[in-house]
Amino acid sequence: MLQQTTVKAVGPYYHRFLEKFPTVQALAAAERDDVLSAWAGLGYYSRARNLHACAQQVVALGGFPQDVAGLRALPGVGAYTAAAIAAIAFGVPVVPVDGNVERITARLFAVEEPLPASRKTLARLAEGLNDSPEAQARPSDFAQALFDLGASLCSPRAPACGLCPWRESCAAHKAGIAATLPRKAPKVARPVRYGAHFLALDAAEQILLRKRPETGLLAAMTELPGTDWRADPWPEAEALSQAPLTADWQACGVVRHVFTHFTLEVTVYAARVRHFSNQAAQAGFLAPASGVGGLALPSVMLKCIRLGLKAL
DNA sequence: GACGCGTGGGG
DNA sequence: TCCCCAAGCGT
Repeated sequence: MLQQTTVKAVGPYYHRFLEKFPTVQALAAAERDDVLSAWAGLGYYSRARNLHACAQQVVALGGFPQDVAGLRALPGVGAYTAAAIAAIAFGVPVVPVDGNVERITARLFAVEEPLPASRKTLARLAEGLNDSPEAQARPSDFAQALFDLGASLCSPRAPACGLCPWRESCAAHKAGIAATLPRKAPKVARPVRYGAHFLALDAAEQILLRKRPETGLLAAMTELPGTDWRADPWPEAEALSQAPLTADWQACGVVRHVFTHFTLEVTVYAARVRHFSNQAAQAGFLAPASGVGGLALPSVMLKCIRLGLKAL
């Protein structure tokens, strides 16, 4: 959960998740849709699919691998996570290199080459950070101390070098460039894409939903029926031609949502219907408008549903 | 190595 | 409002 996600955002999800899936066996035995719904809102949903597959693999293996190579072979476990688990759970003296450790290392050694080109160099330099007997003796504490140093003192914008225990040996501090490291390659502009989604509410207060494809963006998550997300806006008539059913559609506003690599603007159309025809219902599935909480709805769709319901 | 993959908070 | 960033991974 903590991959690219803040501790604060993860907290409630983590506790709910462990309550629902208390053991690796319970997680392995769970339905994938239940895992996805427990993850809904947290983002990067491949993590949920990988974690589920990972649990099944661990159960099949009869337990957790306890070395870096074995952990690295599990779904969703890359170089960082393998090292973190090995150090924290199994006491293997390795240094997990996450964003914090990259930043600390770039400053300690004044690495001026920008990320991501410098990644290999930083990883190699970070390997030696635990050279001391004290660090070797306490791999878990050393890893977590590095994270905390990065999160508190050696922070991205305004590092508190005056309070840093490694101040004396920090090349970037000595050169007066700590706050400018690590350098990063320029970002590419984030394009805007446009879509339209449809919220239909029947007399029994049910809404029509459907499941997204198994691969790609928001894979296997739930959504309102709608158009593709494309570079050009959808004129109303063209959008309505793709509505899941004929109804008195009302445009009720635009949801703006930022993804990693594009911004999405969704025009939400809403309508009341007496009942869903079999044909309409066959295109997806029905769910009570009030009980949307247990579904695998990404945040962008939650926003669309709220906007649509407010207009009805 | 580059790109696809979410979301929310802070400055 | 906009940009940056967060205990990265898989293809």
